[in-house]
Amino acid sequence: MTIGSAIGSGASIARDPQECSALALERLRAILAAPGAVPGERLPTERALAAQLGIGRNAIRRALEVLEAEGMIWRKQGAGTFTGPPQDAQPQTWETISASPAGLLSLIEARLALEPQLARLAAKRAAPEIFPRIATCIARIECAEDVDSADLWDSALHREIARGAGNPLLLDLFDRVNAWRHDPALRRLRGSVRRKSGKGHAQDDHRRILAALEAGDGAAAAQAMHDHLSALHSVYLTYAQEETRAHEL
Amino acid sequence: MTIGSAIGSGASIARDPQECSALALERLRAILAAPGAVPGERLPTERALAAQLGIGRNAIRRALEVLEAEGMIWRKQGAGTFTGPPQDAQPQTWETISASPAGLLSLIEARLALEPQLARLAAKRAAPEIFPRIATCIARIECAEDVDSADLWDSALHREIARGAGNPLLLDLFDRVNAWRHDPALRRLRGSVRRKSGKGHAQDDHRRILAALEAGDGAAAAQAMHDHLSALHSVYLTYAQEETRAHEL
DNA sequence: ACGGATTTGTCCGTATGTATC
DNA sequence: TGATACATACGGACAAATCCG
Repeated sequence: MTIGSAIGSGASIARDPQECSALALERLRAILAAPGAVPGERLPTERALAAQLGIGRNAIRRALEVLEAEGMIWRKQGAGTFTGPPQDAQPQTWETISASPAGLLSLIEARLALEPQLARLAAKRAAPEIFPRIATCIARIECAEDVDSADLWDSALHREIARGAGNPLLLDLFDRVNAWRHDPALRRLRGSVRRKSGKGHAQDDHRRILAALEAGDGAAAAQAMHDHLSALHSVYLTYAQEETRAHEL
Repeated sequence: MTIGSAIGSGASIARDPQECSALALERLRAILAAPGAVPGERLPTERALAAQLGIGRNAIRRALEVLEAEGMIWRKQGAGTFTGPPQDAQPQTWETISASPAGLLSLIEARLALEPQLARLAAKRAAPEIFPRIATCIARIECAEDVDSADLWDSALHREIARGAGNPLLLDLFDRVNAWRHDPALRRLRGSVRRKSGKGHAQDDHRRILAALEAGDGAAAAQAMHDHLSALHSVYLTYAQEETRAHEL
């Protein structure tokens, strides 16, 4: 923009970016994570990969170096590049665990990592017009008769907070977590948890969060959100333990 | 896995359960966020949406109800469903801001929200074999001569921690953030920041994080990661302020 | 100013799949 | 294991409100 920056970042970089071996790394990870990849298999040659991904060979090499350090692959001069060792603990894909109690725990853990931070940011910079919207969500949860509707409004409440954080990237992360949350298999699991352990007082938690947001108290909002999700976490944890015990019989 | 879970998740799911209005909400959000959507425009009728999305009208209606409460749309009996009011503050898309200092700040803020939590979890449950791998990353950053390589190893270090958290969902979130981080436009911006403000002592931070992880001290790991990213944050913040001041001249 | 057509709002019957006995 | 009861989704029918000719 300014003259200084125009000089600084000169016309040199503007070329087709391709500059980053990070892209190569990302693509290679995708290849390794693909279901078709058996451990021990030989990858294409570096030159073939470079051609296939449309990336320079030294970018490929840098990325392979990282993957080797991670233990995802090993290379031998003259022989080739190989996957393995036998994928440590088979990097569980989401579809694998979504239907199990472990999936439930992973999800709530992810929310526990993310949402208190969102609440903290929202308390600091949210526009006041979100407060009545959140209140509406609480009210709708209250008077919802079917579970689907209640879940939808709960989800809307949490998203309103995420939006209030004012960071489009974080909102995108939240939406991703939220999409997992609505995975059909997980919904069923949550249903059976709900059946066995009653509703809990999530609504009190919601009101506490709203109060903290209105007060603009970031720490309190984060804490309230943490407590809210933590309660869910413990419910799911005891459920998961019961399940595994039942399986051990 | 076990017999119990096989019974639980039976062969029944294969049908199209269509149970969730959450799916409808997701799709409708996508429609509303699409670039072609001008504020005030009329959406298709509920029945048309139901047919288009392959979801029951009831589910559509529930989703529309949420969107109406959010202020994204408004409905009038007999008239139809309309977008607007004029999109409050035009929900900035990532492409819009990625090339600006604001994008840099959003990114570091997202990392600041996520990565300390990852470090905390990793300290508690990471397998010890990640420690030498992290040490390798630190060493490679040390002796990297070009920026691309250093960035790659830095990214690998942070990813190793994310992987150590042992939650596939959180790892996915991290990878998403990491992909943003390697956005070409952002890389250019970071380059000019680096040029103006020197390297900083990121390596000391890295070693502090590693020490906390090895000690299994979750709080310390989170704090160290927070400090590490916070330092970056302040660097970018002053840069962003300088930029805007330069623009004001 | 009137009336037909269209759209949201509301309700109910049916079918399906889940969980319990 | 088989049968019953329950919850939920879907689709159609009708009412109310609006738009347009």
